[in-house]
Amino acid sequence: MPTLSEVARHAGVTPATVSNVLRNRGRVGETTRQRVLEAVDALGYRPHLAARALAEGRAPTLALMVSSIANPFYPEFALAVERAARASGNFVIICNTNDDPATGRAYLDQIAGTLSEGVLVTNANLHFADLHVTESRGTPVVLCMWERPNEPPGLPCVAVDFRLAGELAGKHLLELGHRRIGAIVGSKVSGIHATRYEGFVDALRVAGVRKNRVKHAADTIHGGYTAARALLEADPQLTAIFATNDLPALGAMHAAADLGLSVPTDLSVIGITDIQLARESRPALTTVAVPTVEVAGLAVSLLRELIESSYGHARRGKTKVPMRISSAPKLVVRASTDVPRSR
Amino acid sequence: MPTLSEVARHAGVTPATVSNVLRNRGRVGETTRQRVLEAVDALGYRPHLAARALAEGRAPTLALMVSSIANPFYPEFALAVERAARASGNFVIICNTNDDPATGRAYLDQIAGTLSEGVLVTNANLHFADLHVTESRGTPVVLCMWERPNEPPGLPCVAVDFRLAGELAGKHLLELGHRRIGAIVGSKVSGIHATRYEGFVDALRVAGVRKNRVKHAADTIHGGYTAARALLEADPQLTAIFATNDLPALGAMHAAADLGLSVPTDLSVIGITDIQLARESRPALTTVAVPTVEVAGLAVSLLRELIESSYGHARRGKTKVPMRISSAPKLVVRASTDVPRSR
DNA sequence: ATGAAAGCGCTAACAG
DNA sequence: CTGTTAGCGCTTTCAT
Repeated sequence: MPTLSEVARHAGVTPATVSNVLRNRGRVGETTRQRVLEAVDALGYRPHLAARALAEGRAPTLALMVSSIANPFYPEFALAVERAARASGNFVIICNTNDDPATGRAYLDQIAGTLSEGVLVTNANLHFADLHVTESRGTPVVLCMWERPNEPPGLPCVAVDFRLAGELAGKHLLELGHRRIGAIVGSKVSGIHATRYEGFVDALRVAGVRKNRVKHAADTIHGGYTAARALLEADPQLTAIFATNDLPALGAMHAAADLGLSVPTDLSVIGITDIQLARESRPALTTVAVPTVEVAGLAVSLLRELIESSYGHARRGKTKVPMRISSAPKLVVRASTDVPRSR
Repeated sequence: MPTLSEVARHAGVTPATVSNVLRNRGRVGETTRQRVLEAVDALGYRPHLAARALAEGRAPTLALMVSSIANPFYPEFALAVERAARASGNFVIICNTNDDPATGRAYLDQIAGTLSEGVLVTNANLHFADLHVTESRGTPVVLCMWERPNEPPGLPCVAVDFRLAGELAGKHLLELGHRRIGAIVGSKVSGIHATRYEGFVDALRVAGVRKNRVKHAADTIHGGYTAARALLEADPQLTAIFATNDLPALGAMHAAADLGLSVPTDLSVIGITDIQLARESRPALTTVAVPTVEVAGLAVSLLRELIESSYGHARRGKTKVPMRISSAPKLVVRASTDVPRSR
């Protein structure tokens, strides 16, 4: 691969001039400018990103921490992140923590500040302490989907009002006339879906519906399947099921099918997020959509701001921890919910 | 972030010595060794990956080109690639080409050799010419899922016998007694699924089944849905549908449902690949499994070999283009296929 | 066994 | 406008 100095030699100038031309740093004569440009593509020169980053004192990528890219929500988010990152000149490295804090820490230790100039964190089951460490070493961190806008996490974040999401789901079911509703709380491990469930419960309370059955489950189709079966067996009178995420909601639909219940006639099902599969399931899943693309954009731009303001240092001056709030989740009515069948 | 020389100063030695300690390059006294190690964790030193790569004359990551990480097969593959890459000391950058050759080229131009020391290519709709360019510039490229072991692509690759996959699918349907079978060929754009279809047709021919209906479609659930409807409307007597990929097969199941046909009683459906969704659909999809994890491992190790042998140069010496062959695809019978209902 | 020095490819003052 | 110089953080001969 040709280097800057080779190009310089070829054009009969110095490396500095070539660099100036390439970065449009003005102060370059038009004729040399041309000569340099010719040399550049005569040799097929391409800047060495790692070298450039080193010279500029920054790292060449952004890191995206996810628990597992195989969980269908993350690819969609990752795609949005990659687009936003690329628009601002960064490449992104995907770090699968596999829900293991130690793996997450290993990633952070290795790449934060050396390969990545910033870290984006989704629900990857990381210890906050580890995140604070990398932040204190000067690499900005932003949490991508903080669930409680009213309780800042002490780390820069973009917040999504997930309590509202739960509430909207609950209201939708109530408005259809459901009174006997089961709930599946996904994310058994992290407990992070609690807020969504609270919103749902609030909606019921306001409507004067006292009690509902809850079941915790893994945040997977299978987890939802198992939980839904348990729920339905414990109370065959249930007319609707709310799940804190689309995957378990999809599982609930499968469970219904296996129990001979048809959705939405015999059972309504609603989820949260609006992943692609929600649109593609049969029947299509009613859900509360989270603005994924917007969140990714906000996260990347917040991260870039922190990087450019060398947040790590500013932080010591007691700067407030920044938080961006995404637009509100929105109900998307599809085919999995309907009025309860009178029985 | 502390640097090597700071550690050196702290330990009262020179950077060279620290480097030697860290890389176990022998020739270091035990006492200094200890002192260095202490300094390292007193300061919390971590090597600067970009700087190290630069000094070593290599790039710090591997690039994985995919058309879109949102297509459910890729995340699974990406996860496997990441694991293999990490095991051999690399991080991976995901490059979504969005099926646009220009985007792919832009990625290759920017990162090949400067940020990535090797490139892994899935069906990302890249021009081979572009790949040859990056290869000729010294960055090894390997194709991850070459479909025709007997027709080497002129680029290093790991091949999967997809013709056989199609054949196995066809045979399975035939053995169940199906004679009137529709086929959906996904990947309309790249035409890359032709081989799979050929295998299927071969199986029919051998069995003396002359004709079958084919429909081309996008490699998506929706594409399969549309194609299946068209197929079923054109020939309501069809008792089975073969799709060249799981996603369209899943779509075919939806189509069947919407037409009031139950799977597998009224219609059998089979796909190829065995993505996670195939296990999670209702009914679970019968499919021909491709050894994804194995392929990812082979691809990464082949790529590493090429990198270490500086393949780019060797190549000029007319070296044979290497190809690895994965183990054979295997039929996985689930619930979407059965004997045809006599009607 | 350790140190000195050069250099990876690039950028960024500062001179001229 | 262009060149000179230094240096990013690390590795790697080559001396000592």
